[in-house]
Amino acid sequence: MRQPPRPNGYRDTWAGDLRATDAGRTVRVSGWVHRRRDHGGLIFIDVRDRSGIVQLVFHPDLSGEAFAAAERLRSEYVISVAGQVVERDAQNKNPNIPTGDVEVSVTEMVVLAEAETPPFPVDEDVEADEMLRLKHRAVDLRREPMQRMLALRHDIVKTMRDVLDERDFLEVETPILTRSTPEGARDFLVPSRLQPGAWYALPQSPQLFKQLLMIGGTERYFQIARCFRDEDLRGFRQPEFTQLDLEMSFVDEEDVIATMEDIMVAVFATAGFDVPPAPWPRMAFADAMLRFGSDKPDTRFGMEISDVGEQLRGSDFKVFEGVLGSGGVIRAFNAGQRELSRSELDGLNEVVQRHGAKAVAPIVAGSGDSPWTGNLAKFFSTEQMSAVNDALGADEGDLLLFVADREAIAATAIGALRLELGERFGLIPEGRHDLLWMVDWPLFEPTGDPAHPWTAIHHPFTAPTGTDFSDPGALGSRAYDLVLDGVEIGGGSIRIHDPEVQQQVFDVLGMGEEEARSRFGFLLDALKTGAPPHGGIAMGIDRIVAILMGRESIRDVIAFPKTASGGDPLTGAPAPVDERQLRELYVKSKAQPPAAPQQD
RNA sequence: GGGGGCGUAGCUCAGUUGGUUAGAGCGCCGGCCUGUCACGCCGGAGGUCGCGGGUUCGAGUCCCGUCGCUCCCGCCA
Repeated sequence: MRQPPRPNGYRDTWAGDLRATDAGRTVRVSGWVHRRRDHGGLIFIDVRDRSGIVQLVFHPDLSGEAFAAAERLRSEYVISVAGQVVERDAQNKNPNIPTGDVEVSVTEMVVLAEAETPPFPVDEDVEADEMLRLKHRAVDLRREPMQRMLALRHDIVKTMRDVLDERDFLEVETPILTRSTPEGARDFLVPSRLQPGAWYALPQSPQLFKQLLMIGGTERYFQIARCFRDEDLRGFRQPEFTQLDLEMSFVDEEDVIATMEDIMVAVFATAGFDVPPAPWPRMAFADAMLRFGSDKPDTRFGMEISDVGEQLRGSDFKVFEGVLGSGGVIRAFNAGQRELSRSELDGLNEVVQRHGAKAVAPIVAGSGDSPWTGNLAKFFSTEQMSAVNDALGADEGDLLLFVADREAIAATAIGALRLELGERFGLIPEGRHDLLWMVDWPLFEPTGDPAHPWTAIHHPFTAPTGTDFSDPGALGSRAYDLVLDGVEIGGGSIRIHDPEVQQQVFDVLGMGEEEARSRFGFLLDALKTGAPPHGGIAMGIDRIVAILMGRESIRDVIAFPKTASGGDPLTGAPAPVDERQLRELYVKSKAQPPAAPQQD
């Protein structure tokens, strides 16, 4: 918005761009009535367009007509005014706004639209209920933070496009109406009218299409891709979301990671977001699960977790012995000099219980002959306690927190506890941002279901690090995730380009040749036509913008988001449809659920 | 699917142990006001306390159900 608008009957100047150097100009501006200050014999109106706000002043002796009309103005009326830019007297300047040195002395005004009293004030710092804001999104979007969000989102996407364009990536669109592949998340389905009983699915990602583009010789593809997943929502999860999706041929992990680092460095620079210089550190999955209890570790603060099972093996404490005896683990971290009340300690139990663990064992480090204080000390030898203190770097008075359970549970439960306390103790330094690549993922993880004992950790098209499929659990994957401040903002992998390897993966997943053919035959066929080695990555644009703006929900950075129950308060979607529509689609209508009492 | 929090005026909220006619600020409406910029002053209107049921002499307050919003677990290859 640096160029002035093309002059027309509505305006020739952006309201927010007027400065003292414009004094004397006759201008025409249009916008919304932001605020009115009616002094009886003199009326001030702040008019707002996307560029900002400028003060209009209506003198009765300058134009009685405009003055009379200005008396009737109300908040959010849409007006167009003509007048002279006047530099204000020194004592009347407003240093709080960029246009505060001037005002427009109005000689002519047209009311383009009247407005009902807005449901909430169009102020920067409004704290209106989110439901209300979503219902009246057109009003909400007028607020300056929302305008800033839309602009930042635009700038970020433009930066991504610019960097990729310089590197000969082609932006290609892939289908929104596609085939259901019931791996992974639940699909949104769309009934076919032309083929009764058949259904399209909305894509969870353009994964298979971008691989086909590589086999098709596109070499370098990207897309700002809308993706759909019919799963429960969260602050950082919406049923439809936007990814920067890209794929490259004849590359390995280092090529994809380096490309993405170049893109993201440019993105962070665009947003003025201060991050450590690339290349960013790598962390192995196993390392992250042990030290941080998470596959998206927040490394901005310490309190790292240690395994203390070996130090404590053979104690008289039945709880720990039972866990160790059944192959479980004991994990602990040093929370430092903290005194927690009984009820605060109970609160910690709630945190780990959410993740399936039974309890936290809190211990306060002592000194000398009494390495631990409290009633658990009697179960352990001095050597055991000292060894744990050494492992945790414990000084006298430090609070040590232990969780013992099956490894998967203990790791994530104590990881959640670490995060909770890190936040509660204010350990995350203001302004610090950490980026890291999660690497060395396993290819499969056990499901516990004998019918389908393995599931792909990333997705079934991720290339394995080895060729021996006899022990699927031992295979690594050529996958990588980018983690920013403890949030997964993107992930990708080198893909399988050998049809036989692809079939081996399907076999491990319990998908026989016949089933694989019927579901992914088009991919297997294409792989047999000469597939280049290829790989790629997808970045969550909503999450990136949210973190860059310091928001805790991606709803804040999506123009028209959905609520936690998947509804859109603006349009009322999802909504019932006519019987006739259902008949056309050969969808059998069901009785509507009983009408719920409406809230309003 | 499970668990926690919230729901009072247009908005943001207060409302004591269950007790008379449910309050405040902002906004809105009317009046006054020629240098304000969160203008000021005076006056006024505005409530199905989300909805339904129960306990009670009496419910915004307690209980049950329900709807909505929200956070977490499950889920999200």
